[in-house]
Amino acid sequence: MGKGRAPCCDKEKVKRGPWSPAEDLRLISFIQKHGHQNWRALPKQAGLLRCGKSCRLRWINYLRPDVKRGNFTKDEEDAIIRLHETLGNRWSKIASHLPGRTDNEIKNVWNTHLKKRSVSKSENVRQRGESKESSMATSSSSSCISSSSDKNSRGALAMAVSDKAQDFKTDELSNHGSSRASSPSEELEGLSSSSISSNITNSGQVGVSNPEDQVGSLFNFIGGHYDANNNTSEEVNKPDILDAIFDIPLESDLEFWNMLDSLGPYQPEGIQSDDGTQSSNFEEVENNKWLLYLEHELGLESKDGGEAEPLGPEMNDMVMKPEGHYHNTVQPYEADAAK
DNA sequence: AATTCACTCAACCGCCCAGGA
DNA sequence: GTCCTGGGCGGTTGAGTGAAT
Repeated sequence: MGKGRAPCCDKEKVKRGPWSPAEDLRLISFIQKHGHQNWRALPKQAGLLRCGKSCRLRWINYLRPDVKRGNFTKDEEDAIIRLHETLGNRWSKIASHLPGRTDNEIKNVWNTHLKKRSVSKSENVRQRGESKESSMATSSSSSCISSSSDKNSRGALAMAVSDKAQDFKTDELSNHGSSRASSPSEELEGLSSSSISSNITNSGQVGVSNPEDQVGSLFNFIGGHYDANNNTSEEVNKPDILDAIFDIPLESDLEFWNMLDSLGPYQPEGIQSDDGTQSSNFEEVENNKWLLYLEHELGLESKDGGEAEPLGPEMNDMVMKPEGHYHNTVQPYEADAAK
């Protein structure tokens, strides 16, 4: 027997790198149906050529229904800074205090923004200790600009722009209240989702009640017509397939996931309501049919035994083509908000 | 227009820990 | 008590992007 820890997966046989929409869909639909009792076995059962850890990470950091996307509010940032003072780099602990935020996201935000701000704040405090005269002049973020003396000019400028954007963002937030959906970036997203809105019923509900329409959207994408240009402010690696398919504004993500949840709370096979009775809800049935249809059309449907055919390379390739811009369409954290 | 550079963040890596056999 | 396995965590990497030159 080999000593030491067995590798979590055969790196030769697993796909790595960015997730394609088809993989996302496959993962989502599998977890919706079967849950995730065993991450290691999940990829095989779901027909994904991925390491179980990778699936877990993707689910937890991105696909999970309650993951909150978008820029951090000032309150959240302050909370992170405060918590970091007491907890240090224990990102999961910090994340547990911020509902909807993942440790990875918090870690990224800390490393890219808050660390600088935290440092500059402490520098400011120190400077104020030396000279108390400027106490009224600066907001928390303007302090960042003053701290940029140790950076090269371009970096300093970038910092300044970034922090100005932050000012704008937080000002706007305070004007609009702390509601996430009111942030400028989301207003932009809201604008950019005008096409999205067209697929939403007048009642504001996600138009899932007409599966054919959604599927039509999907196959526009699958057929290579997914037009990145029409998606001017995509969420970063947000499962664009979801946006493309469902045309859901970000604000409606929760509704969407609630809807998916209603398909059955991680019950293997069959749709049953919580009380154990067969659901008579027409919409649920339709939704389930629609999911099955999607899977069928994508070639994602699982066999009855629970294991699905692996995604063929053509499927991965198809959805990974750069024109789809599925991966890493980096949304500037703050700069966009200032535009 | 082309190139360089800094920034962002999803994803990966490797270690640690808990729980079960 | 020991070993094995799966899950979780924190650190790091690298590709994509936009701004500056």
